[in-house]
Amino acid sequence: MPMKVDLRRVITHKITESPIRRVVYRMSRDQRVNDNWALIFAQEQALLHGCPLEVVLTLTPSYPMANQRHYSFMLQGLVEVERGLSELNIPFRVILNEDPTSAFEQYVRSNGINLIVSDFDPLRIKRRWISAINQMEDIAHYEVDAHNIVPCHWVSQKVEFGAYTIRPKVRRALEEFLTEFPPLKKQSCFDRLGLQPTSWQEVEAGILADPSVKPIEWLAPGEASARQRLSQFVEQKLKGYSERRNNPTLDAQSNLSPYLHFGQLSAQRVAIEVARGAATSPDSEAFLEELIVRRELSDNFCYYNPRYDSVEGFADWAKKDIELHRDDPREFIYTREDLEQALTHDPLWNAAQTEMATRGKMHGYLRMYWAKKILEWSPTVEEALATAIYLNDKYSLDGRDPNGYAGIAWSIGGVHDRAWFPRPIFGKIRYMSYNGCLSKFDVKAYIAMVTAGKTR
DNA sequence: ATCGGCTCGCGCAA
DNA sequence: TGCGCGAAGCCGAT
Repeated sequence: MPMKVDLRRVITHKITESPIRRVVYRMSRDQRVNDNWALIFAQEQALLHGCPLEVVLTLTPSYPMANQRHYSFMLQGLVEVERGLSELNIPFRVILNEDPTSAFEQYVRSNGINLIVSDFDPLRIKRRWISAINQMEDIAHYEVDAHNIVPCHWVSQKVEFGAYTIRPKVRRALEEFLTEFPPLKKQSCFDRLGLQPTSWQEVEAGILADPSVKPIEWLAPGEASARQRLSQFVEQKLKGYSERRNNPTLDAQSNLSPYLHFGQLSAQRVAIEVARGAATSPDSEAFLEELIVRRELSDNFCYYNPRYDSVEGFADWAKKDIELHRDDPREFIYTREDLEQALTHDPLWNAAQTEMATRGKMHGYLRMYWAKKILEWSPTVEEALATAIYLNDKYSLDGRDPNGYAGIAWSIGGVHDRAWFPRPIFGKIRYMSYNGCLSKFDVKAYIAMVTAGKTR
């Protein structure tokens, strides 16, 4: 029987000589039942060894910076995951523990599990989970990139310098990796495990999420809503996307990034639908460039550069310039609190910050302007970087994501960008100005939309 | 409205 | 070794 999952998508960390008794997919980055290569691979292994499969997800009650906005979106998605898995007779368990590594190990040990499938995530915290599992004795461990279309570890083995260096590698590989997903099978040997429904009330009660950042109302969580948004985007918004996407007064963006971040939607599914919905056009090209090349580049940046969220991770030429301009006078200096409260002299920046704080999302074009101004108005580049990451991780639904770290490093640290005409504070890091925004879109209209709570 | 200069370094052709 | 060119720019000249 041919394997369903391309083995180039799989990192084999450990194998065991012992017969496989029980298989677990530790779901983390890819919180969905459909279109999930890690789940497909785990089921394939279970069938191969004739043993049962279950899905386990660990939650940390006081995960750093996580608040009600994030937990609400995630937990509603997970309720749907459990329902979908139960239709396939696949048990789903949530382990709520302050120390997810030990709690997961204990669960594995006490239940005789000896094959673990992890989903791929380039961020440090997840790399530590992976190493911890690799320390366990007599366990088979596989890691599957279920998030990218072309697997991150396979497409490149080094830090890529820019989009232009990774683009040809990704494009060349797309033909082989952009395939339809095989269906999951209904599990027959689950009765040895039994389906125990999660008490979601208990989970919610056990989580100590910051209640000051409220859940958002305008985007419904979960796989089904994600698929609805996707069809709506392909049918209604793809046409004209390349012209309209950088104008924050238009409702031109896909708004799929929260779903992609929590893994409620697969980028591969998005690409399949976009390719199916329209012939190749500047619109689909522009969208797929963002969806595929830029996302693959962000994962590459974080995976091969563990300093992705500090100044040491910046481009070498930019680091030199930062030292050169460290003592440049700043015309405006704001504290983190000023910025968080959107209390600057710049009404456009305040509006962008307010949009993020209230709606959990900032328009893609303004994210760059927003981050660059934080550099311009902070006493040091280190503080600017920390503040930009703090605010994005706290308020954006798609915070704590490689895209966010790469985007901020692009804005503040020249990562994946080129040098430009030097100027104070920024050195040769690309500058963006209020006047530039004036010439590109109706700034007043955008501010009015945010004030009225009507941005999309 | 459009254009050129600004600037760095990778990747590839030679 | 030389050369082309790059996520979203800026600014001043024409």
